[in-house]
Amino acid sequence: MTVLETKGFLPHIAFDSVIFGFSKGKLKILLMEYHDTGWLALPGGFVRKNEDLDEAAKRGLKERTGLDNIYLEQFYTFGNMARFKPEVMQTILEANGFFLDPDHWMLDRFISVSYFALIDFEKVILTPDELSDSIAWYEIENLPELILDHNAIVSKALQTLRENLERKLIGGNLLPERFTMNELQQVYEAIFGQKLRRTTFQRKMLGLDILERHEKLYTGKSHKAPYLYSFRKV
Amino acid sequence: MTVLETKGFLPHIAFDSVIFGFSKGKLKILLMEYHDTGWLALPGGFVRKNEDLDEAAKRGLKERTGLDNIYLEQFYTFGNMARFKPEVMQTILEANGFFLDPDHWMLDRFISVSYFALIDFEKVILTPDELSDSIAWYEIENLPELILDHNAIVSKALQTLRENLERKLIGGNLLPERFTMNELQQVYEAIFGQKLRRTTFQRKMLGLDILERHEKLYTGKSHKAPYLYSFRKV
DNA sequence: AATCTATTGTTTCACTTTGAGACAATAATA
DNA sequence: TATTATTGTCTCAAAGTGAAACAATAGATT
Repeated sequence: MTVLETKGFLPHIAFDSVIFGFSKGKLKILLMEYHDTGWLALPGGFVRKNEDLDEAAKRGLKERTGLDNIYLEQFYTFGNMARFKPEVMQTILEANGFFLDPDHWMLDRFISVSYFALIDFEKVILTPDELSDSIAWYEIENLPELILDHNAIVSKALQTLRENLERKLIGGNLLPERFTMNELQQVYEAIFGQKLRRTTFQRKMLGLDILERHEKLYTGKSHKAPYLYSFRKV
Repeated sequence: MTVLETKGFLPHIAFDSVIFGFSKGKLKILLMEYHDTGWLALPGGFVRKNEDLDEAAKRGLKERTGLDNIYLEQFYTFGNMARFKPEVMQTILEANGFFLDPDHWMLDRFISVSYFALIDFEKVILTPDELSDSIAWYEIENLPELILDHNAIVSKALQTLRENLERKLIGGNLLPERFTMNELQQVYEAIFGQKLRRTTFQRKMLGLDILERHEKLYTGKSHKAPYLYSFRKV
């Protein structure tokens, strides 16, 4: 068991990732389900002693999704005492057959440096970690209860995403390289949780001068075919 | 020496605060100067083992400025390996007559959870810590070189402040309870680093419906007296 | 008391952006 | 050829913004 064998991690410091994906018109995030307990949690991990904090988060993302070169943004560090519940980690570990000293570093207090990632849903190859039965997508608008303060972490991630979406124009990271205007609009609608006006959205997006127009997409449907767009490379 | 006597801190975790004040038309921050070395750094500290992360930052702020109930916002956590330079802390400590084991927790790697604060310049009572000669105001537009990555921390703080200023309407925290429209405009100009149009600024601010108008301020100058305003309490 | 100066609060007007809808284009079907 | 569903563009009114003009006024000057 890698996590328990290795002593090369910084104590007290963890990271958690809110990994957003978009599929079938819905915004979703990845959650891990731990063995037996049925508990759900954000994917996360620890920081190696000689590793940049950001590198640790990238490594964790790579391990769970197989993806490199992802849009990843650190948004908050959670450090309340209320999140210190050693019995939670202890239960998770015991369900996997690990019985630790009460003063083992993994049972001590942690602060969580939290990141959110925006990924292309289709490109992910999901891989659970050693303590989990599964890793799977959950709709953001219908999330189950998560361990510790992970629900609060998701809320803050979504809030930050909403605040940054139009300023940083990062919505395209949830779509494939090429997409229709309607798909892009659906991403925005899923993130903001409300319908947007089609013509206004199109005018605004085209006016930003960040999209490149490509060939039309013929889907076989009996109506005008939409153009495909991509975000202009800087 | 409190810091060295106490073992009750979390290792590897520090906080740093970019404390903004406004005076004579300039945006300023507080910097500590360490004994002998002449090195300058952001005020900061460590987190007690049974203390909320945010509480630690508030405590640090209180210790240096005497102020409670301050606008304080966590904006980023710095955790690169590049910021791990034990010889810096060692030099600072030795200049104060402390000679530590190389494996002392204060000489180990730290990540810095960083906050910025907005305070009323006039209300501050400055108090250096045990390792510092002085704590003093420095103009943001003419900052000296700071230790480690503290210049980068200030940059990110200022960037976050600029991004949040109009959305969160927090500029008033840099002024006394009551202020003139011109003073508020000067705060905005200092933060954005550019002149704003007087009439547009006034119209926008009044249109936001967040200001309460009070009596006029007669300064003795020979021109129309401006109204005093305060931010409407929620 | 009348005039002057500096600054403030408000209004005006052109210009731009936005909300809401109309209209024209078109890919496949009937 | 007409129909349907959807897309891309245009129109027009409403709202917001930049730039400047105008009016008010506290104290100084005459």
